Amino acid sequence: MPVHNADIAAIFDEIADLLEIQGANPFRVRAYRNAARTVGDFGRDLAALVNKGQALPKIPGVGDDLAGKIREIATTGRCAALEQLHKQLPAAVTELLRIPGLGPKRVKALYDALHVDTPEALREAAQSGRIRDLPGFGEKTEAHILEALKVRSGEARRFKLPVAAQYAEALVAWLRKIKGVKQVEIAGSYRRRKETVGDIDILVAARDGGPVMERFTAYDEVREVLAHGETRASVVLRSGLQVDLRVVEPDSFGAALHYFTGSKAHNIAVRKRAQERGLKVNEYGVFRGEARVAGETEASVFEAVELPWIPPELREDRGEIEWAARAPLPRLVERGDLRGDLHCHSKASDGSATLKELAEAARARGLEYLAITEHSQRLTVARGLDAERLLKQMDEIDRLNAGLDGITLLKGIEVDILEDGRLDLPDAVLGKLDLVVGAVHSHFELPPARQMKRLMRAIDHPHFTLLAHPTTRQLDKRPALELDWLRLIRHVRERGCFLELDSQPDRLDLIDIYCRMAKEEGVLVAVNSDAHRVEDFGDLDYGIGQARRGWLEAKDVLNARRLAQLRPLLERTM
DNA sequence: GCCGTTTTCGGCCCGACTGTTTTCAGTCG
Repeated sequence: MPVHNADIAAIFDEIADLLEIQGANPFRVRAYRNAARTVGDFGRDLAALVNKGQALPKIPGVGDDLAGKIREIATTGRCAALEQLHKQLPAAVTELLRIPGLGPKRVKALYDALHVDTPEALREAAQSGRIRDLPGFGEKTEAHILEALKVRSGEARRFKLPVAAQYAEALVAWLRKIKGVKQVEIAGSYRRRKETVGDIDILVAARDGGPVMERFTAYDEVREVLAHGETRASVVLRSGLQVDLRVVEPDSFGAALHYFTGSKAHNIAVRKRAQERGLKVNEYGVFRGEARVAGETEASVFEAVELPWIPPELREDRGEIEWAARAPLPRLVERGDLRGDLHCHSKASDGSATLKELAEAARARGLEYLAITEHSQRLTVARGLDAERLLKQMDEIDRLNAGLDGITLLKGIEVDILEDGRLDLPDAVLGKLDLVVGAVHSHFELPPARQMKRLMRAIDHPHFTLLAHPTTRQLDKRPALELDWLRLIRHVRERGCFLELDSQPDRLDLIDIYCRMAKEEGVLVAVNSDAHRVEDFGDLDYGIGQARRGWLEAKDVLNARRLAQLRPLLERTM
């Protein structure tokens, strides 16, 4: 069984859980959690490096001990330290930590006193009224546990950005109308443009929090009020989306916005940096002793810790603080930087618009060029084009371009990469196109080595231009392909090709960490809509969010170039 | 368990809300 970074991260997280339940040194627990996060985010397959006999790269938060455990897990798939812990505590107790309201202390108390080690045993104990008598527990806690067990199945889901946006933007508009409200912002992972969000964090600036809290908890989509204090409240909407609201004084808005935007790891790093300077950062401001030295704006908070303002998309503690401390941060790509779109579908395959409608919609969105890239013949469900239909479409594009003003259609194809790495149309036809977008739409389960060979061969094709939705992942549906991404990205560079970032909110593929890897390796990324309807060009906003999370600047983005600069790049010379 | 322009030991981020408590521990974000 191959060991993935996610597997190593899961083991470290489980060790952290078990240690926490045991009441171990909290900083030791944190060390495992930090390492789990860093390893899980790490772009290169650590087990593959180890098994090839290569040295582990330096990973922040991973010292000699954890590096040894990574090597052990990579080579054996097991971790003796974890197995040792399992001898002391059953593995299933960590499941209890996922139940809202239960933390390590209560889980330990339940296990020690009642031998509760599974959610089922917990339910049984609660139903028979044995929990209420434990020290520190009571009737309400027992009732909450039963309630939490009831909703637990299935509802701890994450929401994709456009779905979350619908609920959040409506609620924000409603909050803005409350008298005395100065400012409302959505913070949290939504503001960081993470591909999915677990909840929505809303921040309100107002002198008096009372009326805001009342209006918020009375919002007609609220199904349940989880907490309701003076300055803070949590609700669950009918959709199942949890919304946390926080009200602060206008003077503290910047500090609170920073605090609630996160990420948690970023905040910890910033507060640590403040501490090193004799400062304290909290959601009310930056303090030197009792005196507040910053907090009205986010920029003032960063300035107080001697940093420039860091865009929310970078705030993941993936090196942005160290970078910002010594050099200017990248000027991240913006939607307005995009000059064109290199991936869309018309009625000819599985889209719903005509070429002309697509062209006009793209132009209305400020684009100068649009590549038409239908599916190829193998994808029969999408009415993929064979050579004959494609040649006809190319003629149609020529005729259309003659009459179009302000936008140019490019001739392309989203050609299937077949199981063996060949492309699904004859070379002679592919050679006539402006660009060839290659994509995997089948055989996702090939062994990694064969999958790799398949993609390398496709990229080797002399007409290949751009690898579409490279990992093929679909949120909630299909995992990313398991590949040696560094090697693949270098191959793409050697062949003079490019990678796509597909902006569909279900895909957002290329993933942020590989965007950054592509940038570091000098491979340009095309942020494309993969539009099937004219409205889909709006998805480019989501693609830009992901590109920004991947540190991309306009210069790193293929379709941020004007058509005249793009054309020579599409000519394969290798 | 990690880490070092206060280095190899002694630190390690901060506050609100809830429930079970008479002053605070546990959980959460």
